[in-house]
Amino acid sequence: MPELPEVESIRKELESFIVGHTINKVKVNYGEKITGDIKKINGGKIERIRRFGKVLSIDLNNNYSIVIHIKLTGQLIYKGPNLKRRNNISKKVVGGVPGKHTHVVFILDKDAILYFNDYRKFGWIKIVKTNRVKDIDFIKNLGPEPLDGLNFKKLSKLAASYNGMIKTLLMDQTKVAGVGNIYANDALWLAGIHPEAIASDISKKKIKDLYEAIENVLKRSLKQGGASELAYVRPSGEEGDYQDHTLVYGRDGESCKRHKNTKIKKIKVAGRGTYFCPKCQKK
DNA sequence: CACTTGACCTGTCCGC
DNA sequence: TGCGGACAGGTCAAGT
Repeated sequence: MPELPEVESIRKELESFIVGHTINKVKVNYGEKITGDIKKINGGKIERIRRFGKVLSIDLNNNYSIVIHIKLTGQLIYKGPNLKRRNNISKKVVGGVPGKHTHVVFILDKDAILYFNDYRKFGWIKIVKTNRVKDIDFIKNLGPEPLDGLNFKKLSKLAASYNGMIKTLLMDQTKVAGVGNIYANDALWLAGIHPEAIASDISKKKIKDLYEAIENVLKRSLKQGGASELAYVRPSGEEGDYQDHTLVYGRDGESCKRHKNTKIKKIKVAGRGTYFCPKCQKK
């Protein structure tokens, strides 16, 4: 769920909230998914927030970085100055802030606090030297980023050399960075490609449509602040809106937006809920 | 090597 | 109302 638009939305808010703050103290309630020496970040001043695919790197001025993958249910929630919330804090903040799923509390200067919640404990945090962030296996192995590096030619090459299903390719972070289940579903519908189509069999024309569809759905979601499907909220505690504007994701039983008389079908592809229109997405 | 499947977790929702 | 079970989806290790 937290895919490129969600993580990018978090990155942007974090940038406005915590850059310039110094980390005074770190409290760890659950540290099994933390690697590296968390003490190294004490006293560090936050200089910038970067994103690599679905991973964030909070870079400090003491040459250390806090690299975070929130996976499915991780939440980074801010409390402190500059926080202007248009809506109430989301009910998706399970257990409260802080609460029973708060694994780490970053206590910053100027009365600011950043909480890391993760009720399913899938997320991880790595403390590494800033110049080694790109050496983290997950980041090192990422494929090109849509909206920044990926283009039709590269996608075409990837597809031609992959004999599995196109949806699996899209969700493989080593092939394309940042796309997950929601946007893979929506992009394939927009391009009119069956999720189980074999990637190497798809025509160039269709791959071009797909490339454009990926950009389209990601950009639309970025404008909406991401999709709050499972546990995603922004550091302000607010939800995104894309979940109300998905093209097919989560819409099984509803009419296809292109074919009023055809209903969106739900199947499983690579163990994930997969939604498509049987009429405009043929194998 | 290339690709697929199931495990990791826990809250939520559905049906009986 | 209560309860068991299916389900949610991002990786990653294990399996084919």
